[in-house]
Amino acid sequence: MVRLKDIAEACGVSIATVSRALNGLTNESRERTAFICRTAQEMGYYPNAAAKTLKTSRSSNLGILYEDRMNHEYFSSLIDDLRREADRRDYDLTFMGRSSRLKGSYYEHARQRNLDGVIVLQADYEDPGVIRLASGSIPTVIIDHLYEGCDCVVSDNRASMEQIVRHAWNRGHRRIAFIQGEKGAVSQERLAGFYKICAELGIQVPVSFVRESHFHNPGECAGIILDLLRLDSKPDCVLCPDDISCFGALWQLAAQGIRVPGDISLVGYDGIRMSRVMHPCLTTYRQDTARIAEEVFRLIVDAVENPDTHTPRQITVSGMLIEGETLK
Amino acid sequence: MVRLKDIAEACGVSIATVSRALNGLTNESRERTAFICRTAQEMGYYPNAAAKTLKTSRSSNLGILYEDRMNHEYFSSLIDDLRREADRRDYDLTFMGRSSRLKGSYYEHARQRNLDGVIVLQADYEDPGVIRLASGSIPTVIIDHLYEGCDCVVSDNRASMEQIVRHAWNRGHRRIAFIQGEKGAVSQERLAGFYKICAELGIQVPVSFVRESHFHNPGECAGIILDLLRLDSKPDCVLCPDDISCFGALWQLAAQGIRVPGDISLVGYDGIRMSRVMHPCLTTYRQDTARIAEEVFRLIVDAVENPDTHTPRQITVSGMLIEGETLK
DNA sequence: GATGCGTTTGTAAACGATTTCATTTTTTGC
DNA sequence: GCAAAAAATGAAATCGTTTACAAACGCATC
Repeated sequence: MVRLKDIAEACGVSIATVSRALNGLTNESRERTAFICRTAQEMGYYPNAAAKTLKTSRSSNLGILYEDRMNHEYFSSLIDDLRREADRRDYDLTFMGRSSRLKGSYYEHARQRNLDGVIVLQADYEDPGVIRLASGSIPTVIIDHLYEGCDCVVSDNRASMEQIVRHAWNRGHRRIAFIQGEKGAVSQERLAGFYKICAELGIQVPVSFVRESHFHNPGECAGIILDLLRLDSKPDCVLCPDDISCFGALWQLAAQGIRVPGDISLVGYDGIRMSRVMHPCLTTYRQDTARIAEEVFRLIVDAVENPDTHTPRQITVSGMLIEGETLK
Repeated sequence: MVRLKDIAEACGVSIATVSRALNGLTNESRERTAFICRTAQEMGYYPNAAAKTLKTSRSSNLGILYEDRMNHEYFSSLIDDLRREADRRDYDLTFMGRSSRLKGSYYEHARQRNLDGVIVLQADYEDPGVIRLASGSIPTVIIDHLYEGCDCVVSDNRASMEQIVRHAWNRGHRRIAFIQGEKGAVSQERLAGFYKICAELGIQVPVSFVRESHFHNPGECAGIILDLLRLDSKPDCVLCPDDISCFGALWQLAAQGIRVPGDISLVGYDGIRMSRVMHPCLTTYRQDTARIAEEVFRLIVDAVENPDTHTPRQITVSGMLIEGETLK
């Protein structure tokens, strides 16, 4: 492996000079600098990241905290987009979480690896380890959850419900049911948005029309749909917590001979790729993962590069309604 | 941040002693060793990975080479399972690929980061950078592609076709068409397996029954299905390259009023979660990503820990047929 | 009590980069 | 052509570990 020292010898200069030349810390126009760079190139030099990190305590490496299985296209899309951003800005991405040994010690893990920052994609937000991370001295950006005093990027759950309900209303729906995912910041926001727009439009929402399921649990959502259809006054449109749940509902309804959207309309959430390929394809709401990733990096890079002037911000990214065939 | 030096001072011993005590390189029963470990724990010591790596040139960090978007559940499942294995064995996982700056320089990237090894999930296998990786001195395991002299883990594409065709045959199908994905080792193996079992069972395969599409391209697959149905003698069963393509076909057929499996049977490949939730749910073949991840780590850990005695191996992992509702 | 052996400990040199500070070289102004 | 200012360079310290080697120690044996 080629070291700085080897290049120094080859060029007949000192190690310090080579280091400066390669890092552009001296007058670029000097022909000697150009010569050193060329020689380094020819010798196939790549700086040793460990040595660099040891000296500078910067690693150009960010952690991704993600505890669950990646059982959802929303997350894999997000990771793809984060990867693209990381690449553009010369950062590497390392997985954290799912770790028995370091469970709860995310902060220490990050310190140990000299991570420049951590992106929290999904985690147990009550976990002391996560809280320590969010309030500690390592640049951290939380996605889809709000922490006081920490950089956060969230999708606009509240406004999305407004778009969805308004669309259903335009199509003549007046009896709209809402199945939320498990309790948490996301569900809470969406529910608030749902109530708000219903109130605005003068849509009455019986208590029995708001139900609780879990995200990405098609079976549970399907069961709830059947429940809803047993009510004396049935809904004519049901908003599902996500596309996967919506698929479960579709499947169940098809099995019962109930037509969508003939007998009842359904709306998903997320706009995963699959939802475009199906028949009927879903009316749903797509999260803008590319924008989310962009904002995450804007924040984290600023926090890493300007630790003194950086102040935590909370950024909201909105998505868009996709018209499909499950809402008449 | 706590360093070895701090612990040494706190315990009144030398740095070397602390290092040895923490690494268990001395008689464990010594009470002093226990004392040092306890003190380190209390002081919240975590070793600095960069320093350790610099000295030992081992990083406990593996690269994942993956160029595409993670637009497929097969890959995200695989990554999940790799993550679980990595965790069990105290390795971290870092993304490589999708990188403009290092495009084609995977080997150098790995060297630069002192990666202990690289797992190639998916890549342009003709890329000189990938070839250099596979034939270079860094432990490398390739998934789903065979390289001479390199550790490889592949799913049993050939035998899977045997299971699928035999199943279709048992259900009375005699006119089976096969749509393959883009050319490459995987498609080649599957095609070979398809021809072999057809020959064994005495199934005639007209040239027009073997078609070429691309993986995960539902639209293209749908078009091909329509083509097939325009033939004078139509197939009664079509094997799709993957579940996503199969969804596309289903959608197209539904739009044309053709019933599945009433008018024609379809078979997918991969057994993604979604394929279980749909109506009709797919008859498909599930890859055993957990086993694949296990074998990958068995190989790579051996290569990392026993660089001298390790000899490259090629391991085949088989999956299982899942009966659904798209094959009568 | 000296000798020898085996174990435990400390000293110091790496690992490969960055960076401070002093020194040398070059440039500039007169 | 000379002094002063500016720029480029080199020597050496440093980051936090590991580890070869030497020194010190304990203990039994003679």
